[in-house]
Amino acid sequence: MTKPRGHYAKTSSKRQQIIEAALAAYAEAGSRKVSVRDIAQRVGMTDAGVLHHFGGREALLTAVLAARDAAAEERFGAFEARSAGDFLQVLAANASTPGLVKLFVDLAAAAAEPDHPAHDYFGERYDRYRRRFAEQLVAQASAGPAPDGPVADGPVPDEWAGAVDADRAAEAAWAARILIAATDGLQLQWLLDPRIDMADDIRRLADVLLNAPGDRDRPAG
Amino acid sequence: MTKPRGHYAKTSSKRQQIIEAALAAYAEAGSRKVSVRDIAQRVGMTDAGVLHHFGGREALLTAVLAARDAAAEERFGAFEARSAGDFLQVLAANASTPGLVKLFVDLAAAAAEPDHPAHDYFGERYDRYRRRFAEQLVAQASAGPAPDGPVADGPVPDEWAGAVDADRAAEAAWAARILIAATDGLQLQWLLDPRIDMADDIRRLADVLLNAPGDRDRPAG
DNA sequence: GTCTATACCCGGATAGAC
DNA sequence: GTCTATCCGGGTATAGAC
Repeated sequence: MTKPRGHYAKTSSKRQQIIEAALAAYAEAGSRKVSVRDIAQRVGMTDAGVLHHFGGREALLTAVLAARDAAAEERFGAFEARSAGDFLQVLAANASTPGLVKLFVDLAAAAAEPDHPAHDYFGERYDRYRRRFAEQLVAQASAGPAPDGPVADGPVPDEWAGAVDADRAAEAAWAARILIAATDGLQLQWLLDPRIDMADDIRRLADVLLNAPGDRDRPAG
Repeated sequence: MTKPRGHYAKTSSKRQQIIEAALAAYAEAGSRKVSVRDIAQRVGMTDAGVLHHFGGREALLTAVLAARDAAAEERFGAFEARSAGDFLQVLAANASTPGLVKLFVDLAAAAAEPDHPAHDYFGERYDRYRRRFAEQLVAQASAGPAPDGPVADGPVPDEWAGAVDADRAAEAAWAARILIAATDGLQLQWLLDPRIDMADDIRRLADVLLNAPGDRDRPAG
């Protein structure tokens, strides 16, 4: 036990260093391929050395993404405390670096494999985001009643509350899925055509989702 | 000139054969990796032989995707003639084969590179889809006036028609981007959680987009 | 515990034989 | 037009130096 805590600190800092190098590499690469060797060079190591800290390429990239999420968490406070505006800011920040956007899309596609190292991480990430969005949407919907339509809203008799809440929860879950999906999907279009204003498009969508229930005049089928 | 037309026919049929093999490979692979060798084996060739017909792996995959689009075009008629229902059927069909969904997402991510062989193809594909969706949305919006809200709709004085049309066109363009984005993005979530009912989610979104203008109560900023 | 060196395998590309 | 052979680059596993 020469350095009971020191060794951990050093490992951690090295990991951090590598992650930052990877971020830089992706940012610079624009949209070209990034190999582990590239990242290793940036920190003056060999590829094997880098891999040693993460166990594999995919695990490294997963860590990069997690770091990105963590950074956003820190910059904008806990997710729960964030407003829609904060979310849009995060989106705008992400959108400013094509390389990182591509990293995300790439990883997400790869993570579809059940045994991919990032599979669980992505699954949880989506779960978390969906849940939090849904909560926020429910909260905002409660604050301002829906503008019109046959769906009951605002104060309701107590015996309805449960059903309405369940309805709203399902509604919010759907809206959360759509909002996240549109955000991810729009990145694809943006990568191919940077003239698209992602933040504005998503903001408009959020407006619509808050004000218009998706199944108010839904046919039976 | 021993066989002026024969050689082309044979090449073309070989290409078709390879494309079908690739589709089958991706369908079977579920979400595992598919190499050119895998595809080559299915048609009793070596990888070099296969590559010879397409010039590279990415070009081959692009051809596969194009074939998929062409098949949908044939099954459901020209895009212009399709109803929203047809579109949902295509979506449902796509969603039934994870491997092909993954192929699409993978390729789309890779095609972000400006010099990727599929870059132009994807750019045009999105352009085409956005334009056609927007046209359909405008047509449907004209058929049934929007339910409410300060935005003018239905018959308008002639001198307004141009502005309203332009407004509607921009609106439709936005809706088209969103609809396509949500469809693409939802695939990512579906790959990680197949319980998601993509067709239903998108149908609901289409309902909302048709009925609710995105900027009816839009703040100035 | 951290990193280098090395060797291995796989996948894609390319050249040249048939 | 297709195959064989070969090359190269990238990711991974292992051994051992520090």
